[in-house]
Amino acid sequence: MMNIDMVKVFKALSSEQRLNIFKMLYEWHKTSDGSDTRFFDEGIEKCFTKACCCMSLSKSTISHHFKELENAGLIICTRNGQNFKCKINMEAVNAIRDFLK
Amino acid sequence: MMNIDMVKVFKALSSEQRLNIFKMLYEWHKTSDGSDTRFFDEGIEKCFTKACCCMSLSKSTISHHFKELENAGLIICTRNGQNFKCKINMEAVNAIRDFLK
DNA sequence: TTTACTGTTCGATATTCTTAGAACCTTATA
DNA sequence: TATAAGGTTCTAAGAATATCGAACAGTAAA
Repeated sequence: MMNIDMVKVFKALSSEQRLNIFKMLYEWHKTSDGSDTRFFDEGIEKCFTKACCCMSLSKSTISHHFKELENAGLIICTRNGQNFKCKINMEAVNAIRDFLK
Repeated sequence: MMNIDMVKVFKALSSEQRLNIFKMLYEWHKTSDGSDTRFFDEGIEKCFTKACCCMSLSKSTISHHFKELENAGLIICTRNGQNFKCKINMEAVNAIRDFLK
């Protein structure tokens, strides 16, 4: 259980590009029914590559944006060699929901 | 019914100071039971003055922050002479809730 | 009418953010 | 081993933000 800083969370979502990345991940997260092969305990596979494909930004910029989302606690990324996986951290999502209770 | 831009909304909440202002207003909003004399249809009275009192920022800066929150659609302000009132716009709050459905 | 109170607007400065490209590292493939 | 693929880190430039103080405008009070 990590401690969620709301300023960081909102800041992470306050850029159009990062919001797009988050939305993409969140949609995948929501449509997951547990049987989807894109999903694993550790997260969605190849999301960095996918983000690079559908956004016209350099990979260094996209890497930076993933880190910002990660740093805010909105996503959790795991890196294993060429294996970049990432998943939504529901703790942060719930922190926003609670904030607006 | 206004159209809510999520990037603007998150950007408005992404500054510590603005988030404090919003939290203050939102708490008042939540604790309102309809009989509280601080509340009116048009909003909470004297919130600019109150914000000035409890935040160590210049009034020009605070004015700017209110405008940002207003521009994002998070709050609705009415100005009548010396009467500055302001209230939470639940449309924007619900837009965030829907975003995280 | 003179003075105080409430806010807004303008101009300036310092800081933060977004972004790209180059160099780099690690792992996979030919 | 040489090359490609997937990401990261560093550096630098331009854009956007946050902030203040001063000047201002409208309203209320003395």
